Amino acid sequence: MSRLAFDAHDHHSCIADTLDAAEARCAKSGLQFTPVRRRALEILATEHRAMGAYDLLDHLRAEGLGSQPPVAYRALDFLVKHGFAHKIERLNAFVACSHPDTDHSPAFLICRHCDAVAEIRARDARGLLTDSASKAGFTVDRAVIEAEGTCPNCQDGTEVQAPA
Amino acid sequence: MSRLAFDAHDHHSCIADTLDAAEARCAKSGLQFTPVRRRALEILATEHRAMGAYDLLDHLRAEGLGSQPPVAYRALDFLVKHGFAHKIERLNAFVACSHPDTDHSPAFLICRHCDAVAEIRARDARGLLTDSASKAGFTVDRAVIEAEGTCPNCQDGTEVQAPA
DNA sequence: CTTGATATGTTATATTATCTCATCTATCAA
DNA sequence: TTGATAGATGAGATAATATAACATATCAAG
Repeated sequence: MSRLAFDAHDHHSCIADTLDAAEARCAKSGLQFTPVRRRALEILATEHRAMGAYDLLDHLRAEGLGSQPPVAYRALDFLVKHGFAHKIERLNAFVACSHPDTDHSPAFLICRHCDAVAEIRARDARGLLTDSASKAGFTVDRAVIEAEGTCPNCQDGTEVQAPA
Repeated sequence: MSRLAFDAHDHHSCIADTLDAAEARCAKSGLQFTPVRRRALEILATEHRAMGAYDLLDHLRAEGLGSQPPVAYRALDFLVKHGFAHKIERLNAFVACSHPDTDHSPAFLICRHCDAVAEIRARDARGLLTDSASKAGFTVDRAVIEAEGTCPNCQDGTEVQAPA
């Protein structure tokens, strides 16, 4: 398994939780959790990193789940729209949501060395942003908060390089 | 003049200030403020909105300052690298910096209705982000902070639509 | 003058994202 | 059961954004 989020964790149950939560919420909200959508989320959760739409498409294509870009983009649109995945604007890439069960204002830590992406909660930072925006008369619908830097695993001299 | 930042202001001196500041800092730091770079910044400052690289290229091309994408991207790389302009990741677009004289951690307010983009200072929000990142052992080099929403001029019923 | 560093010109191509139109499927009302 | 509707998928084409690669030019330092 390559490029986990920063901390070691039980990745099997992490994937299962993500899918279960999505399944449950789709059932509850009358959303169609179709095979492509389900598999797209499963791939994102399994890879546990930011994937480009075409990366995802490669996986889907290999499994006969669609071969053209719109297939991937539609699945991603669905996942992002309903909060099962997020888009990392800085990377033009997508990650499975780490907190699928809750309403949340996500922020991301992007490691420049190993490409790992971790999702953190940004409630306070978003609050400040919303406050200073509202002083300017601006209403915030969505906040993109992404930090680029160095993750704990790459702090040491022996920095992990992204695979070729 | 279309799509200013939210507040009315003396746009002439705003452009002049931007160019003067850039010129001064280039002189001081031994950077080459070449015609393409200067004109690129002037265009960004004049338009006073987020422009795509190809938008900028159209302007440059019309003036005989280069006709191929790398010309625009190189100029933008230079401007962004030295803080004279910023990239809005959410839009894959670029704006002239509004605070060229100071070191700053910028955040952006992006209006969904009229496409105006305002730059605000994000020192506090960035601070919070850096704090919570460092608790995770993550070192922040750069923070992308962009809010999407509705600007004061578009709050009223008669919302300004982006030009066709 | 020549060397090295930086900048520009140009062609081609890579990467990311959307449009369009046809078809299919699920749901629901009549 | 049928038909209507909305949502989802398939497939081809193309748009929009960004970079690679290589040649040439410019300029300051030695």
